[in-house]
Amino acid sequence: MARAATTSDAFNAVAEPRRRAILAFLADREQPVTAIVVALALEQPSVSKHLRVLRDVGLVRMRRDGRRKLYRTNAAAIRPLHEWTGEFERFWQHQLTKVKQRAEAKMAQGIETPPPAAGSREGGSDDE
Amino acid sequence: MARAATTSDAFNAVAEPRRRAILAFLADREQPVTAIVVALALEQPSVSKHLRVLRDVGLVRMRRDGRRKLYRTNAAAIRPLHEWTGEFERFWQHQLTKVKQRAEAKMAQGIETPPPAAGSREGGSDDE
DNA sequence: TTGACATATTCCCATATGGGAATGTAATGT
DNA sequence: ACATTACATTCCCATATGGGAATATGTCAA
Repeated sequence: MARAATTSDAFNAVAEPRRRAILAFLADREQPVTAIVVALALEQPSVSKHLRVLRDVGLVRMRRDGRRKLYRTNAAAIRPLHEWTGEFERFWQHQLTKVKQRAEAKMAQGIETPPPAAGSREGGSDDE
Repeated sequence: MARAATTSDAFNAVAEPRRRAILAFLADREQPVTAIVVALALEQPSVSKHLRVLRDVGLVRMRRDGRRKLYRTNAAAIRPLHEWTGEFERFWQHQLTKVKQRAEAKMAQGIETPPPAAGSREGGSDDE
């Protein structure tokens, strides 16, 4: 198999940059498809397809208005994503304090010891 | 073309359920690959591949420990996602109040009018 | 009904994945 | 040096997309 279908959940749906742009565009006001096409400079079929995905996962709502269809972001459907990412908040706060502490320690150390040689490593995101 | 490469950004990386599971598992403690394999009941090569993707977008950090490699979630890299989703917070709050108001209005109305027939629609996530 | 709008779908195609199996590689023990 | 442990990569393959072009569908105006 390959990746789970895009239409299966909001995480997949927002993985697409254009879909995120559409969600942002429709966040505060209803807009017909054409407005999205113009505003984001995308092809109309492309927008329709993205809207289809977004609707399937409940990220946007639609209502007919004459010959047009007005779409609007259903912000509530984004909430679970916000909550999932929020689970990590305390960790990045920890990391920030640690970084700060390291910086301070280094600062203090730098007063006595000259800075290390150029090739010194730091972060750890290395290979092999 | 197809979708942008998974390795291009955190949004794509977290679109995978297993990768989210790995991030959660590595959030509070460093763990060797084998621990992930056991804990999440995945194939080792599969875990390595997911870790590769996560590392490429900076969502996890790695450090060698003898013959093992210890991975840990880099929570800071998740922060942008939290912030993006947070942009919609005020909107879903609006919606919640609206839903509440609708519910109350309906309640009040229900006192005078009997409930509608069984096939009645509500949300608006319809077709055509 | 015919024609113009506004959208949605379908076709075809190149590419991105992810899984499974097999294999490569680094580090440690003897 | 050799076997073992712990991971990473590569190959092959089925499937999921997304874009572009063409076409279908739905709605309103004459």
